[in-house]
Amino acid sequence: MGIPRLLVVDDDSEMRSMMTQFFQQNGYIALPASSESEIRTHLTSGRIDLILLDVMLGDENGVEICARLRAEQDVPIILVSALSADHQRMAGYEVGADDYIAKPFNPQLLLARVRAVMQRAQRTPSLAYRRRTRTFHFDGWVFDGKRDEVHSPDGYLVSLSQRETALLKVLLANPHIPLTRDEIATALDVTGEADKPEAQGRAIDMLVGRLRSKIEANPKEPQMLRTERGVGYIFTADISVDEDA
Amino acid sequence: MGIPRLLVVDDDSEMRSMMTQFFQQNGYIALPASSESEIRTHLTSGRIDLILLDVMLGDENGVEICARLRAEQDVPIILVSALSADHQRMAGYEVGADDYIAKPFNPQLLLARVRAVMQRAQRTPSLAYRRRTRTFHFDGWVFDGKRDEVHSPDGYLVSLSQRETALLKVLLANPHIPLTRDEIATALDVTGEADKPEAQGRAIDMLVGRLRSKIEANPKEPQMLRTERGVGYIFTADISVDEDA
DNA sequence: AGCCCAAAGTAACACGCGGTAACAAAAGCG
DNA sequence: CGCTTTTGTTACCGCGTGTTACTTTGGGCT
Repeated sequence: MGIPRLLVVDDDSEMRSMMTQFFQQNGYIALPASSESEIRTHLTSGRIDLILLDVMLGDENGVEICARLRAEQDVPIILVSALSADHQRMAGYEVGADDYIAKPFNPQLLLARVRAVMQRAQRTPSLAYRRRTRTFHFDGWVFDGKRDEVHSPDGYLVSLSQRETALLKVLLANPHIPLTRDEIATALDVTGEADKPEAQGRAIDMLVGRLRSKIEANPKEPQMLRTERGVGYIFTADISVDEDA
Repeated sequence: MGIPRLLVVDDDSEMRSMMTQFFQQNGYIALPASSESEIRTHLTSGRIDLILLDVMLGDENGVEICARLRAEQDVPIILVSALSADHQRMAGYEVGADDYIAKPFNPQLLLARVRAVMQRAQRTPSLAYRRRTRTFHFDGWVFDGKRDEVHSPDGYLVSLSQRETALLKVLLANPHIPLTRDEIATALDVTGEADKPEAQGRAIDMLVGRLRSKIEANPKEPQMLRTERGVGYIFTADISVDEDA
């Protein structure tokens, strides 16, 4: 596939050049754009592997642009927003963005996200936002994805709550990537697996703890669902995925 | 089939004429309408191939109109809404719309959607089509649709009440789609299977519980008629339909 | 080393949703 | 008209989930 080609869309020219430079230093080809028409020009004139799309684009709206693009094309899109806790975040996912990141962001985290989204897009070329049910295998565990339960390595059936299932899906979708609490909360709200409007406080910690108590052999010393102090949580395991139709 | 005939329903007269003109320029016959009664007049007085239905219709609600129409007719419906990320999006699908598009929309995209929906309607029977068919098979059960009874997988005859029958029909017409209580209530009131004016309180929960006790092997752990916490109910089963003339 | 403090674990509680039993009202039916 | 059947309402309870508060952990100080 060659060198990945990114399209960086932002109306602030300083931000735009900063980001393109950053990505080029990290081995990507990064092209700048500032409007929907420019995006379309790039899409028709050359290959684009991923679009980083700012939500606030002056008079244009990134979320709506994302929706339009997605209705026509299958190109992966990551929405970028300065508004951290706004409701457009949800709209972004509904509208088909593959991921969502808030400004200001940790550069390394952004890189990880870009890598993750592109890998995912390669594995499953279908529309990213369609709810896919797949079967995951990790460290001897088997997770159906359609049911709120996991099969343990020693053959027992462990039932999960809806929210625990949702969390597990988020983790399996982002293996080896540190996820902040905000990101987890956002993903949970958005995937439709859960319905709480705004996750606050220590809800995520509790959720993690409860999931650990179910799927970690020794919850006190978690092997898969580890915590990254000061950052969030990271899921480390050998994961394989069955696509079931 | 001749020239496709569309019905454009919107309460904003400017929007209405803009859309009808647009479609007529693109080779369609487009008729304007602004209320449920006007829709019905058109449906009875002449062929309509597709309805473009605005969600916000002043005091009327496009989603509910869609539900009512769908309970009676098989005409393809595309819901149009100005609210981009609202929850009615889901409600629209649940209620049986063939597609959903947000205002403001790309005209070319709208045309593409219209074409796609009409092709699909020609190829595959829509949800509403199922509603009119006679005999359903699901997970070994057989439901005649004309009678208030179901044949269990092991050959017993289980009799249902009118309301339970109505609920089962609604569920079978919307498999694998979460239905809110409101939507179920609306559908029950509307389909003529029942005639209660306003469903309130926990009537739907009771109804679901009673149906479960009759058709679920283990009502405590329902396999088919599952609940989606905070949302409503969802029917999951492999359903096939016999159509007896 | 020991100390300090912020971050994470977690027990206990609170709260809301959904299941359901029991009752009440309404509709059939003789 | 009473009796049965269906349908809706109320009340109670359990469970899932978020919050609070306390405890534990760990990393950076002197």
